[in-house]
Amino acid sequence: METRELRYFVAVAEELHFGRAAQRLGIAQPPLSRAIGGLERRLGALLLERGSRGVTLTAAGEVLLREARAALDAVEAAERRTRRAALTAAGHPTVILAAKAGASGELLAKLLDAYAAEPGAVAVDVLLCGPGEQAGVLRDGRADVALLHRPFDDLAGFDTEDLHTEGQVAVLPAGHPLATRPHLRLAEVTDIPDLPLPRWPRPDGTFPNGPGPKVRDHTQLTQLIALGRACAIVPEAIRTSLHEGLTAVPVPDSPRVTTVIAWPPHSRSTAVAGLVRAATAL
Amino acid sequence: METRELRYFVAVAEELHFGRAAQRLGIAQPPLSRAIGGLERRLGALLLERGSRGVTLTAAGEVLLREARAALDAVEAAERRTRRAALTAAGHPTVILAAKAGASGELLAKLLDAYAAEPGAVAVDVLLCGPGEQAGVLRDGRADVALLHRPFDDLAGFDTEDLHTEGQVAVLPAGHPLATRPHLRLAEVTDIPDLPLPRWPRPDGTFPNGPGPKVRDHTQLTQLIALGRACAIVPEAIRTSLHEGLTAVPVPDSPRVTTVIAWPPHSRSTAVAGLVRAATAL
DNA sequence: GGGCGGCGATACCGCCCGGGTATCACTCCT
DNA sequence: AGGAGTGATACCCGGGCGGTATCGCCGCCC
Repeated sequence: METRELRYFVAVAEELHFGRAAQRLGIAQPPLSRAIGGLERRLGALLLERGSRGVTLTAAGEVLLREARAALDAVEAAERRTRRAALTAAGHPTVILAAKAGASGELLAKLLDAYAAEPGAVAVDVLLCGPGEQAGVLRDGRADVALLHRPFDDLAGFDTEDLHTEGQVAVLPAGHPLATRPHLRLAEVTDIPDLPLPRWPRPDGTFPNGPGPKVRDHTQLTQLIALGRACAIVPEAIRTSLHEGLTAVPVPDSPRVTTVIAWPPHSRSTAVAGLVRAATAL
Repeated sequence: METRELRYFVAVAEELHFGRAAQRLGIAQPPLSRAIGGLERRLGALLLERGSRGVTLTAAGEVLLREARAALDAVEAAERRTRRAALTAAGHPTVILAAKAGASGELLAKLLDAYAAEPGAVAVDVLLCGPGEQAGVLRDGRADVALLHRPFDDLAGFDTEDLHTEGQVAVLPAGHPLATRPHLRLAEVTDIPDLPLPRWPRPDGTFPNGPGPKVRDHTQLTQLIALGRACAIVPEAIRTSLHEGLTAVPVPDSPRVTTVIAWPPHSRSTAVAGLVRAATAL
């Protein structure tokens, strides 16, 4: 199988429409139909169910979509990492660290300081991501190492080291009746009728159904909370960067959050190793 | 990057010789040279150092070799798993379990029994591998789930559950002076001058340098020990299948071995989930 | 119910690119 | 100096990929 075929299939599987997929790929529809047809013939499997109203995925198609995404990420990672290795060899060593925007700010600063103090430390580019983007960024080679948060982020397929575990707090508008309580139970927070929990995007960019407002980053979130339109449960490290007008109340029975440092399992980079060493020694 | 290019590069990187690589790929040498040249041009990186006596890998080439192997495994896995998903949908559900030939025999039997007793259990094909082959078999989709042994096997990139931990024993010819000892220290076993430890193949099929005989599986190993040409340190579970003429002596200070069940991180197969459940419940 | 619009498949064509053969350029080694 | 070995280059050919035109099929709707 060629990556071209995989890219074509992923496009069709995501659009569920040959015409739109062809447009997205920048080719005409007929060669796309033929490519998918050939793929199905060689695999001996029907991947798409053609109805008169667009197409749907078969079970085999679902499997191929998942696997093809992983394979294409691996191919892209190969390309990116090779390019970066060439730059490193040419005397511009750099390591790209992915971190969630608005989270672990203090830990991140300490880590960068600690690593910079090591002998042989190289320049660290920090790549700030929206929630949930980091695993993908690490998988497809845009980053070399990442700070992730269990149990929120998907750690599957990475090597990791735990760095820090903390409880979570509810963030409420300062004037809210519950804001003066010394602590809250999880069920109390999820049930506030006028302050729904926000909805975060899934990895594919769509949002789950529900009452809460859609948010993509912590800025939107804090703004919505300050406006009295939502509340949220976040790791307590957020407290150090809490705006005015917001109050954090501990939620002892919420799941504890662990910050981990993660890297692709076959990384041989000394810079990544150095960052991991610095992180675990914090 | 197309998989064709990756396959070409891996062939050259492994053979370190354009002519032989071309032969292995079933093409002529000139198109191979051109393909690699084009790859280097597009990546903007020199991958191979051309000397008059064959070629050597640059640092970027080393990176691409590692990444390309991973990417090609992912592509192959996509192909295999899709084929198997189509068969499953067509009413032939099967799950392929990889196990090291000659190890964990008893555990494997118990696992198969326990899983078969579950409601909805499907047929399990057992794929017996040589030592070190299993991770690759799982990575490229030839197997769905595997029994591996920490710290021997490379668990990087898989989800795992620990099943069982055991000590190791030294296997000696029955008549050997040390065979009557109640236990041995690790240093004593590695230093027996007339019974060297054997050499196992690396993942790429080559052997490390050293005095011991080359072995590829446990049959060869037991035979060599029975002939008085080697000794070995193996998990104590081997005792249940020890031939006559061989003696096992505990080595308390050798590293303990954990049998784990491993599966690709994004597996959605209910059969794999069932096997893992049965295994952890043992 | 027949025309129409939307969608995917098919037919056919042209061109680029991947592969083949022949040959060159360079470097060791004798 | 000559020859063997190795990778690069020159040149040609054919298959495959992509393009346009069109068909077949199914809903829909006036």
